[in-house]
Amino acid sequence: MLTIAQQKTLQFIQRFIKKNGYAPTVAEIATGIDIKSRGVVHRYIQALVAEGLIELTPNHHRNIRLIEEKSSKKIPLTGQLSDNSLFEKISNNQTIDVMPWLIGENRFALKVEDDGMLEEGIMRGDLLVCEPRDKIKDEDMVVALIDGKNGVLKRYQLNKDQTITLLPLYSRLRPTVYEQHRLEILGVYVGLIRLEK
Amino acid sequence: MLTIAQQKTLQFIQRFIKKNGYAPTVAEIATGIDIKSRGVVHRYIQALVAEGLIELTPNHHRNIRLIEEKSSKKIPLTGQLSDNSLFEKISNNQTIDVMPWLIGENRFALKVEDDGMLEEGIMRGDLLVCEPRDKIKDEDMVVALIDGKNGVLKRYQLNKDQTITLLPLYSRLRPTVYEQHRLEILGVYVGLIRLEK
DNA sequence: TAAATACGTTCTCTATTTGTTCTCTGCATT
DNA sequence: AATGCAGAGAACAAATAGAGAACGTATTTA
Repeated sequence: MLTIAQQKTLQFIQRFIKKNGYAPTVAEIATGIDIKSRGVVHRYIQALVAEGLIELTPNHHRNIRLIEEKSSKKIPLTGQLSDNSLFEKISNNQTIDVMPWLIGENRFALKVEDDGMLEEGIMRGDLLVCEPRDKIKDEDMVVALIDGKNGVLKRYQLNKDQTITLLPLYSRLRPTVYEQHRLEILGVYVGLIRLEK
Repeated sequence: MLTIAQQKTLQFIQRFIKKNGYAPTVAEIATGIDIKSRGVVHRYIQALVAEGLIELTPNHHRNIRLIEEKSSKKIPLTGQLSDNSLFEKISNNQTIDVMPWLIGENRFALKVEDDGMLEEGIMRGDLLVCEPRDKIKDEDMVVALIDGKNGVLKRYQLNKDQTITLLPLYSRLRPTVYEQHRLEILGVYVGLIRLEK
């Protein structure tokens, strides 16, 4: 069980490493969490080690390493995706734990609610992790909402006449062409999570 | 574990080689990272050699070579996985580009060569990214080699009598129990890559 | 080909940074 | 009164960063 100061320490370390690519020194942590004594910070670090959240390499500077599995984060679960029924937004602030490599700014997850994409290796119950993006490039895999109703994961392609072709990902299903106004691109596909039942 | 100065040195070397096609001299590195002593640079170079990031050919000028696998976004493709045919090692140093979040120390990829795990959502052609690990925990998803022949992706469980049960990942297939000596755990499952065809 | 220079390498020396350990002081809760 | 947390700050050994000299071998130049 972490104290508040220890949590602040951990968060600072995580942000620092994410930003700089290397770990902070004890002194940097101290100024970062607004404390003057390095000794105090060192105590917090020891607590984090005891909790298994970080590891230290002895006799090195900037020797803190994060234990990834422990500090896994959450992203919001915002909707249910389905090829043949209505897209449904989930509003109850549900979140899911994801592996650290799927974490990213503003990312969210959508739950697949039918087997409509089974041929493409996407099963009912899978969670699609997406990232909202301003400009979609050709060949991007996107989660698109058709007429505000049916959500699908397809490959995006902008045609010369400004219509959009949605291609199936892997299988030999037919591509479909849509007018731009019929589509809402919810986000770019980042990864797939298959939860244990 | 690299210090900041060592990281700067490595980055300079990488950029220099990318730009010029040949390695920098010690003096060029020195001015590049803004220090005056060649001896100091040489220490940093030795550290990079110790980390396996670069190699030196003795008695030559501009004698630094980058070890690619270590410093790029590639991981080696080391084998072909199959449920009903022989496991096959790939030895030709092939590498694959992977998303940054799949990169990790010593990780490697195995190609799935049949549809034996289709029920579990793993298709022929998928690449399984794995990480070798010393101690496997119960419930870990592992790539296991049975009798040195058949490779499978299963969930690991150590029984009280020291046998090992391999559980299917998601579907309702039967679990199988093995004596420890029949199994070789190639690595822990990290992620799945489905390449476009 | 011989001399001059460039280069990698080894060594010593100095200064600063950094992790770590200790002790001491408030302060709140029990 | 006792305990535990938060914090300050001193002290120390080791790690890190850097300068610079010296030397033998490559490479280039005259």
